Amino acid sequence: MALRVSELSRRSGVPLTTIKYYLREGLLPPGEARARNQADYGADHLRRLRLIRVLREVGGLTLAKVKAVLDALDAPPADRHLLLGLVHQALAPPPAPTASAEELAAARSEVDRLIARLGWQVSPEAPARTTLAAALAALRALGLAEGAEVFAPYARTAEQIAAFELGAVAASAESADAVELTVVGTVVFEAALSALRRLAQEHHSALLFRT
Amino acid sequence: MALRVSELSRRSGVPLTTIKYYLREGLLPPGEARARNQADYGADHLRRLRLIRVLREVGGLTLAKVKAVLDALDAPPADRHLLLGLVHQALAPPPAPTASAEELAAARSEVDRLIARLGWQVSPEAPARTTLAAALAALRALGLAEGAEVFAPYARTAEQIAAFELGAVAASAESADAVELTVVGTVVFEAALSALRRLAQEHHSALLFRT
DNA sequence: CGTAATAGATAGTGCTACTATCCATCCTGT
DNA sequence: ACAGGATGGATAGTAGCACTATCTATTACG
Repeated sequence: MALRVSELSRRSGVPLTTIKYYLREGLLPPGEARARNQADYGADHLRRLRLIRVLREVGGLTLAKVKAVLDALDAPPADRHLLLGLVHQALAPPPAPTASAEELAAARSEVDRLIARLGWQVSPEAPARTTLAAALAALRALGLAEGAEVFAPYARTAEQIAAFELGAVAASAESADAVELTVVGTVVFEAALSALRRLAQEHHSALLFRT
Repeated sequence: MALRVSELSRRSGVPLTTIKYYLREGLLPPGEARARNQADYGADHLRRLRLIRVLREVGGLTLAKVKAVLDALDAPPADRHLLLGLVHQALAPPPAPTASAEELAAARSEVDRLIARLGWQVSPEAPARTTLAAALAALRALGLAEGAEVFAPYARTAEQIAAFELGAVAASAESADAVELTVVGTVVFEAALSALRRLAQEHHSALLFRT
């Protein structure tokens, strides 16, 4: 399966100039050079392009994050636990210094205590700790929450989902698919879960508030 | 509590020029004019500013979406079910025509069937339907899923969360707080849930894959 | 052998969310 | 009373992102 760039563009639906841009940015590996102005691309290029598009448009990632994720994919640490850590690192939102440093630090230590209370084994550097602390600080600033215990119900359901998901990943073969499933799953199922949450909210809202 | 704009800036941590910008964009209502170049701002302005910042930096919303959400807040439909619909509408991601139209349509009707099977009462125009369909189409394009049944476990946990959340909203007083809780809750707890999911994933990953 | 495609390079575009300046007021402290 | 500084209003500029357009020197292909 040797594709020219125009074929690649047609099949993926990605404009040719955009493919060139992705090549420049190192998101897409170069094709096999046949001559100074001719190169062959393969099925892996097509797949990679689709992956980029999914991460961008379904996952809403910036190209920088897509690149970080792909880099983690290309240098698989052979240990799935490390891979997941890398992916989470790559997906971490850039820190936004909204709340004052003290409020954030207080929220952070409360989040840390919550995680300890849940008995979760999580690296102290996990970026999600900071994300959660920012959420807590925001709720506090608006007077909509006191402490980290507001998150307890969410933590329980998150644990259910994660247990299910990690089971699925463990069940999948030790193939490249498992690696991709880790990446795509983290991103796409997050979007799916958010959508499902909204749908379920609307359902329960109808039950409660609709005459 | 009458604040000058410089005080507002100092207390909220938002630069003065940015406050002016928000005023121009209609995100922040103008203060009470005292003279041609003097106006008083109140506690509500401070709160509104904090709200904008939280939606932007914790929720990751664009200013356009923040405005849409605030507009929904300012014109409360008196019916909480309608309000939630408005907020969901405002938060809907702009449609990205990634997948081919047929694939998307197929995914969409499968999603619709899933929702019907779950017995959820959801408006046919709910934007989350489209979001979920896009996620399914993406998984299909990458060969990582067959049908909408992959979402079933997520749907169950989403329903748990939503039931809890709507219960909390119903329990809160019929005050302005309840309205804000609807808005902020939708956005901030989504971020929190994502963070908790990642933390739980890391925990279970450690249990499964860590020697 | 002429037309079309390609690789590689440079520059430009549209959008978002600010940020910087300017100016004509107007308040405040002395 | 008046200098100095803040304020409202307006205009223009900036930085980052994700492309998009154009140009040139090849090279493939019918």
